[in-house]
Amino acid sequence: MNIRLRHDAIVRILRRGAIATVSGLADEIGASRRTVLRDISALRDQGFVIHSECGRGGGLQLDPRSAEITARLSVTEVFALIISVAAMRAARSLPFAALADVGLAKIERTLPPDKVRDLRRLLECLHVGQLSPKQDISDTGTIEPALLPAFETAFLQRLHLKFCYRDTKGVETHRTVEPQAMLILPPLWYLVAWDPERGDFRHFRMDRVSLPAVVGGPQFRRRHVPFEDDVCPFSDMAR
Amino acid sequence: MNIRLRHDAIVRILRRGAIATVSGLADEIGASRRTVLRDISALRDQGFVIHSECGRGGGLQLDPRSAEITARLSVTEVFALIISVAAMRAARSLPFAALADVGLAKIERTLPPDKVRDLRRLLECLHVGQLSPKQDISDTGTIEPALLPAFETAFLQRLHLKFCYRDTKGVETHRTVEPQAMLILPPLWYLVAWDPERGDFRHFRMDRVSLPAVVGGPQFRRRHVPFEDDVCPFSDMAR
DNA sequence: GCAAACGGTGCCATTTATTGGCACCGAATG
DNA sequence: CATTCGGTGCCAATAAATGGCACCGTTTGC
Repeated sequence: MNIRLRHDAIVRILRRGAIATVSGLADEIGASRRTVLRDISALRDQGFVIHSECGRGGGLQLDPRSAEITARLSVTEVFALIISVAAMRAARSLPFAALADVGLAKIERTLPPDKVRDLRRLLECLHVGQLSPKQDISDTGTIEPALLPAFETAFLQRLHLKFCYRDTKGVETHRTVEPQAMLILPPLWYLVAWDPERGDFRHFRMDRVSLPAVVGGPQFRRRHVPFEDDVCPFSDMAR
Repeated sequence: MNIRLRHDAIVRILRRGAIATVSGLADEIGASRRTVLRDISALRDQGFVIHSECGRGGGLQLDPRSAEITARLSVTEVFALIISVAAMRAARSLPFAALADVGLAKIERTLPPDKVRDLRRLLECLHVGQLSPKQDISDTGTIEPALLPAFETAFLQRLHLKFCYRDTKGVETHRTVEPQAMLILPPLWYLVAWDPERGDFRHFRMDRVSLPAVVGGPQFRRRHVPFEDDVCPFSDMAR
């Protein structure tokens, strides 16, 4: 078995969350204990946080944070990469925007073709700008990582997205919308969506979104989102 | 020489656009003719379109389109990737900072080990924050891409860096400093360096730096840069 | 026609990297 | 104290990469 495939296999097993012993991994993968230990060492070098416990009942365990992230890696890794490239573009201090595209090209080469398609599609939906300095961003919450998979699915398959939104006054409402774009004005993130009930575009701050769920049924159609690429006319949007 | 490094080297040479002979490549790279031929075959498998001509005056040539698309990582491009990850971290809206690390791990997997080391080392020097809204950034210039290679070398090899700096009043001075860190407060970039002449830290706006050159000689030592990770006390630094 | 300069392939000995087995250390557990 | 873990150092076995060689087909220029 190829070294790279083996590493992937180990990560996949560790992702299950249970404590795994080196010998167990070795058996399951079909390699020796020694090799697995070398692999673990290599994975740690690569940035995987793998905890280990000695003694009876001990073993290896992927750090929950690392596990959480890598669990979604297959689905969300594309998103993560997009975001880093997009953030890069957002830096705006040319010529670095151009370098971001180089980064993207490099990334694309490492992904299977179908993911490249996904990546490009998501990139189309992503708009990055800068918040005007006068914006008040003191009440920024955190964005739950758990939101992403649902959003990604909704964007890629053009399915309606249902979620709970807490507005400025703290009032919670349930929405079902057609996700059209993602607007990043660091440190704030917005979902720009078409609200069929109200027949208009609405923007939602991601840190106020919770419990997202993809709604099955017919795909919605892409609409012309009322802003162009870099320029964002939503200067009053933070409210 | 590592197989991956060799492939990169071959692509780099071919990207120059000229016709290259197998023997010429072999000499330049320091491998045998046979090995280069195997590499070419492997690169073709990887999707590189490499034309070949037999006979006198013949040789290998990278398809122009392929050359454009397959921009491989050069030194500066590593920097580009770092920046994208750092910019990502700068977004600060967790959990995306964590996702950036995933992106980084993904990128690292595709890089040869020595570049991973470089990448990490550079990442250590990179601090990203946000400019306080009250800063005046109206006079932002552009940062020349040509600056990067010199900076990268200086950072990696801990060599002194000489450059020309234009201060607020437009007065140009020549400096020779020990680069300690890179501070990014979008859209501004600063070099934080130890100035041996003045015996103190100085910060330089990258858009006011020109004609950088690495100075040979003994390596300088890393100093404790007076700011920690995310928090940047240089609130008055834009001046 | 012929020699030389090219790319390209098959083969095999040599060199280098990966792997597995082993002994052994230290920590935790009962 | 024995057992069960992770972890390291070492070395021989094994697998992969490499280089050298002979050789083929094509093109070019004499």
